[in-house]
Amino acid sequence: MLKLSIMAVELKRDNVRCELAKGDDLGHTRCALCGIRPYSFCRCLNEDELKVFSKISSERMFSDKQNIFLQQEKSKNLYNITEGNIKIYQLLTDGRLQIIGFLYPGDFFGSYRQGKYNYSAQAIGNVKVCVFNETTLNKHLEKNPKLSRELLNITANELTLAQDRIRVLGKLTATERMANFILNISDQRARIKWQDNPVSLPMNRQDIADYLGLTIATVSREITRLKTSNIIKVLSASQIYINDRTKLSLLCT
Amino acid sequence: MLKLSIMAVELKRDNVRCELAKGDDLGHTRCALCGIRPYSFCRCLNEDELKVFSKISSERMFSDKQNIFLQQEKSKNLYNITEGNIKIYQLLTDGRLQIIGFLYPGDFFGSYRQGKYNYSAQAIGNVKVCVFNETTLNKHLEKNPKLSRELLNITANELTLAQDRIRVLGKLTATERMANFILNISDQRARIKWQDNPVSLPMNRQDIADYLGLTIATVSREITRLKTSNIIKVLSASQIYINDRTKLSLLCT
DNA sequence: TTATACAATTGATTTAAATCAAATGTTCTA
DNA sequence: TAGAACATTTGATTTAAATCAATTGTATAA
Repeated sequence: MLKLSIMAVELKRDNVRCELAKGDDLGHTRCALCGIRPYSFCRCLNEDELKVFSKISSERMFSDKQNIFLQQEKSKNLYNITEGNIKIYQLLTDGRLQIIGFLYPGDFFGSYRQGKYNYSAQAIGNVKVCVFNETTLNKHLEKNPKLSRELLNITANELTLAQDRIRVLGKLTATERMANFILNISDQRARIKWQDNPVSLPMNRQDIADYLGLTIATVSREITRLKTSNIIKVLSASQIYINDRTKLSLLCT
Repeated sequence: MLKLSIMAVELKRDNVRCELAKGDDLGHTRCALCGIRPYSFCRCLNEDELKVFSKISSERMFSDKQNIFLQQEKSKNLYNITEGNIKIYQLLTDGRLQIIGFLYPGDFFGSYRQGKYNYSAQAIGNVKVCVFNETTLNKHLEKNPKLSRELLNITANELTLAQDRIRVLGKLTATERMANFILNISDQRARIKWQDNPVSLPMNRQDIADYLGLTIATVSREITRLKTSNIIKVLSASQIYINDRTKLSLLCT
């Protein structure tokens, strides 16, 4: 018991170190030239275009629970996360809420074409985003095939993830969903060069429930179950250490 | 009882008329120049490109339950449906199956970039598809911003639909899913200029269940419930007449 | 037409997850 | 440092949908 608690502190400190280091490590999502704009985008631009983009894209900050936009609003911007996490969600008329996705630094959200936003976006903790005006972006897309192609790749990746989520929500049990969720978060963190074990969950239990199509009670019970079977250690409510990745993978079918 | 049965015959005949007419009406998804290639694509091409596309794109036919490709396969083609319906699905290791989507004429599926297919695709009834080779298509995408943009629009639409399905599978009850499903099919048919009431369901109950994350028993019971409350008439297993669209909409939340 | 195979419906029962509610843990403020 | 406010866990019970199983309906072929 004591040993675990000491371990938790060590891991936590290690995690903090990693989280601090991550700022420096965000180069792969930020453009080396401008600092705030995403690299994948800037890579597609020539110098003149880059100048225009320096004008049309700007950085904005949001704090916990602040909405970046709402579903019914006329769409105006495409966003790229440079720091923090956001959740995108849809609200039903009776107040039920479905979280479509949790997004990480480097992820895009919003819209690049006229219409309404397809979901609402809300900050989880402090967030920095890079904003691209829809209209201006569109002018560039028409002329610049590299940029179109880049955005096409981004959208296609999102589609793959969405289709994966359809499988999870349509067929998996609560246990399987939870296992899948923890592994996904770990993989996601590895992808952006963050410490992938233990994983910190920036969202609360209600968010996890709304994401997995479950209730907080079930989410809590499933975490307890994984803990009891020694597959994970719960360092704190928001810090999960994966003890046995193989067993966790087996639970995802 | 007798009256309903006569009505059913009339509606059926009317439906057949409409289904026959649809063949002529497919112009909006087919290119006026080539007949088999999708219009939206060809609209983006100049004459030279169109010639190349005439070489790289070809029409293929599939019959009921034939697989067009499987999930684990190395991706080779992007497909466009010119006739019939297909289902795209993911298979779990233990045999559970989740249908990601039912596709209609005009819809695209498959892949346009190297990798593996993200789902399997199977014909529902007789199907004609227009095939685009991935590699060749990619060469054009790099040069032709209109084409990239068109494919971007197509992919973005698919993403919107997928995110909608996440909401349905995550939060809606069986009744709501069923109501949503029938309305969606009706809207989808309207979109491609087919008769939107009654709607014919090309897929069987098992497919509907695997699409909605339910079982055939539940699907059947929900249909019976909608029938009993006079919201729909069940003309045959695969022919649903929407009696009260307003009530059906209200059930979708 | 009748037999056969298959698809869909319906009934009885079970079960996984929801709901309701209390207890425990954590964080923030005065 | 207490205590208020909130988040999480856990327990007891209910419920929506699954499961299991039988029946009915609908095509297809002999």
